[in-house]
Amino acid sequence: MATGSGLSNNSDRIGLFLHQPTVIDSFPADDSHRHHRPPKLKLELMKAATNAAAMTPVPTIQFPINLHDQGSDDKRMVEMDFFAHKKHEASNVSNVADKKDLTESDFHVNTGLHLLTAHSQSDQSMVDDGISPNSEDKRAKSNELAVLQTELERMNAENKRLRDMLHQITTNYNSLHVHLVTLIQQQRQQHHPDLKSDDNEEQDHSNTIDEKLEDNTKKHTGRRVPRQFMDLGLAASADGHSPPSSEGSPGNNVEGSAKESCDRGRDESLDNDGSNQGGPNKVARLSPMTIDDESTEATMRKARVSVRARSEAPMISDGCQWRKYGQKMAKGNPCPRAYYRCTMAAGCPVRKQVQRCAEDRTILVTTYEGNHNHPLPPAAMAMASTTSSAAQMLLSGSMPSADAQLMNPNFLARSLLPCSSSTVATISASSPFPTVTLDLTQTPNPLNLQRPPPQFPLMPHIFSQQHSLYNQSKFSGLHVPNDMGPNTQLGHQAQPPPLQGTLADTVHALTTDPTFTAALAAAITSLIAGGESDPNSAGANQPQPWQQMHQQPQQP
DNA sequence: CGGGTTTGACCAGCGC
DNA sequence: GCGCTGGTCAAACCCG
Repeated sequence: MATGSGLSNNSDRIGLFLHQPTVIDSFPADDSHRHHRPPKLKLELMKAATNAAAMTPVPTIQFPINLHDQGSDDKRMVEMDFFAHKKHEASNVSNVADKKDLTESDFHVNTGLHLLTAHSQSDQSMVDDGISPNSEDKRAKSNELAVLQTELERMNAENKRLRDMLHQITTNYNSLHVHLVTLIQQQRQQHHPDLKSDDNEEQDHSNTIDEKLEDNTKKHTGRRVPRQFMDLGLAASADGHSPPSSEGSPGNNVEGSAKESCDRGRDESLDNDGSNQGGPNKVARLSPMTIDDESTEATMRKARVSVRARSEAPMISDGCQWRKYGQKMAKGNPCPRAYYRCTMAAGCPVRKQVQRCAEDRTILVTTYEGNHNHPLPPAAMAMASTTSSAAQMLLSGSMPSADAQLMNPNFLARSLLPCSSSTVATISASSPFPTVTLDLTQTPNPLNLQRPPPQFPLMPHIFSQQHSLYNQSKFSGLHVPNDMGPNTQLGHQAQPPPLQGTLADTVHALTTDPTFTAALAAAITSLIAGGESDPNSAGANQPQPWQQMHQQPQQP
């Protein structure tokens, strides 16, 4: 992409104090308790804090931004010049204090904290050496501490201000993006009213939008603004509804954009009620999803997430227990479709369908529907999080079909599977239910997916940990570990979907959640490993659907 | 005997 | 209204 060339320099540093999280917030926001503490105790606390801080890694602040929709360099980590910023800030502090030389290590985690601890250690050393500071020294130290505390508060305030600024920038960017897309869409419809959806065209169009947006951003701001999954702004405006102008854009169907091989078979296999034969009114059936709780629940039940994976295993092992309740021959596919219901809890509404791709039977298509209403073992939580998050991404924007068509599938893939640059996500607008298809078969080296990769790009150890936990529990304790808690229960009924926020917010929350990405890694790893890897998973000791499929008479 | 699978029947939605 | 298709049910069957 031409646009990325000028912006892809990772050495560019943004002098913005972005992305609050651990670095700044590691220092207690509420430091009121310090104000009333005796100095001695305060010093001890500071010393303890120093020790704790010394064990904290150097804070290279990074956050993922989705710079482009194409190419391998689309996801970059922008390093914030934390040191430069904080050192500048603290230099003032050091001038006020005792002109102590500051190195970058002094800004280890919490600049103010380290400055304080430097003094506290100094005080402590004086005490240890048997030197009794006189009252004047004490008073001076107290003054210094007060100054430093004031400075800390000022820094915290500035941090908050910068965060608000970032939020404002993000919001502006989002609205600008929506506006631009709307204009481009209108222009496109004027010039090519009968333009049919095409794979390359759709991607080129998205790229064009992105390029224009980047140019626009550069033009107006003079610097690069992180695109934190703003692409979904295409699908949702600030109030969570789609831009009106994007409605009724026939021919912009993302469906089928992923790839052509097996597309027919996939569509037929996933559009369960033969909706492919359907006409335009299928799309109309999807349109406006209103955000009321009732319909939300119903829609969540209907939202589907398909996972296409190349696997010889009869069924991907997702850690759940499934009971087969039916099998049908689907039209256009000689391989029967098996219907499974989650049996980990009575009344769990989750179901899944397993079917081989008609044109490439090495591809296994698993379609999940619904959300678990019970705790999950870690191994199952991985896939459940993936699918429910994907479903939520699809639904939380409350996008009508036209907006779904606007959504860049590659962006979605990258949002859901940030570790895989070759994964393709497809949103089916022609299906009676909104369906996200995560295509894991698109890889430069398909063999990599047939065997578990030696090291998965995203924290493969998570899976092994979960797998180990899962083996230990053997379903005895299905409680979700606390650290895997609500974030990985996204979409489960215990936590209502964040329908009130914008889709971009939802996606941001999902994709910046470390447990979410960890769960993704685990899900994909287990998926890739297939049924051959997890002897404890449900279905491993059962007659396998693929074997059963072959037992069925084949359609002529 | 309990839990899972198989399989024919039934129902609903949709197109013609 | 009829036929087609997807989805589900439930009785029969299988298996450890």
